[in-house]
Amino acid sequence: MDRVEIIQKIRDYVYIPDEQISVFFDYARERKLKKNEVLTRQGDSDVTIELIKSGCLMTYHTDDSDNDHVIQFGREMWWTGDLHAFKTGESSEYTVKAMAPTEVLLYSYDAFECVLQKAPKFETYFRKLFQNSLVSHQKRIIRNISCTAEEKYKAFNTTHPGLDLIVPQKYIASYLGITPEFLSKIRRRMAGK
Amino acid sequence: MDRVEIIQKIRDYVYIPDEQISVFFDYARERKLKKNEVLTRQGDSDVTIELIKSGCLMTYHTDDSDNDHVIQFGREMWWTGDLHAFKTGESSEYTVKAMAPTEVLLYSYDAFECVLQKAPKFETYFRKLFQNSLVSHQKRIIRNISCTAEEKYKAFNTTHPGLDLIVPQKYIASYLGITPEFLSKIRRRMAGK
DNA sequence: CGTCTATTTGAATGTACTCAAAAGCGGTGG
DNA sequence: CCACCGCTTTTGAGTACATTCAAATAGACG
Repeated sequence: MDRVEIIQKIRDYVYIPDEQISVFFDYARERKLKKNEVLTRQGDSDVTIELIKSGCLMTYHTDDSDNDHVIQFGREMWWTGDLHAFKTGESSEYTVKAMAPTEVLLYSYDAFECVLQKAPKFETYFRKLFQNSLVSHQKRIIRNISCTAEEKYKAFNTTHPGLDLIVPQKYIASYLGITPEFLSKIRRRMAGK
Repeated sequence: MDRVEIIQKIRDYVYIPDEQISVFFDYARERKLKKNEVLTRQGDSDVTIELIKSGCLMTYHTDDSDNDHVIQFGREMWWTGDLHAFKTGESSEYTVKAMAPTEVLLYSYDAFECVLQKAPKFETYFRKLFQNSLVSHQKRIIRNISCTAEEKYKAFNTTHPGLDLIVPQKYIASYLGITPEFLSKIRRRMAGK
């Protein structure tokens, strides 16, 4: 994803004139991550949000019993980060880790606010972005409460095509809310058809 | 929730000057619902979104096998409606029903767009609103995949205090993704302590 | 008071989990 | 290039959590 492609994707949401687009890039920090490198660790302060230019980031939460729960797999043109901590200034609830070599644009809270202030069209962009994200979160909730593990796994494969090639199965199991052992059994059952 | 209180709640998110606030109310349609009255039926077109002034609205989806899945319980100052259908113009995936006498402010897609255009500060309001909503949806997902039914029920009671007095138990079970029979058993177990 | 719906209860069943052990796989160093 | 190490995946047995189905009880409303 180069600059031109990013601009195009942003303009799919809302038309933003060049000078406001420039502001968006001016306030970004760039960062490259190797596979398995951690971008944000749970407990870190000064939380940022990130736009993924390329690669894949996994966001997960580690609970009191030391179990990991995968919240999101982000790919090109996805945003990641702990929105709650970002807003409140609290420390991050999540760890963000690269599942492949990854490049991101990174915004501190101050940088983000500056972009919105100097380039107000981005309010519309983010409003629509969050609105869409909300819709997909709702769908995920419905699936979680109404589908069997096998159905959830199938749905995952259609919403995240090709991710099984990048991400270890145990993390996909975690994302689906099932044990890695059980996912393995599901796959065997599905293969035998 | 009268007009003054609503304005105050909106201004908790972002300061909006009086003239823009007026636009917000000018484009709203008001509607009162009796208990059990349906505001939107699954399959309806010309979908709206609603701000609840008072009362309680339940949003649910009926699947192909005729099972209901409760997505949301909305109360004072919550927004409801099928955001996806609202945006795309498709027919509603959800039914919205009053669980108690309810008053709402109601926006068609066109009215909503007019508000945003004439009162651009509302872009910020909705951006922050959706942002917060996203955070709570994420938390709900984590609970769904990592908690037992009993833990989910306890969490529900703290996030939705007093709702058990208004809403039949079977709908709460549906919201939690468990059967009404099992919720009944959980409650017995919890009472016996 | 009677009807309709919601809730409770119990028994049988199924789905997914835990624990433990074996097999597979990828990277690293000799 | 191969052998080894660590981590992931598979497999199986036993178990726990939650469901289904059926029937009884309790509550709400006209």
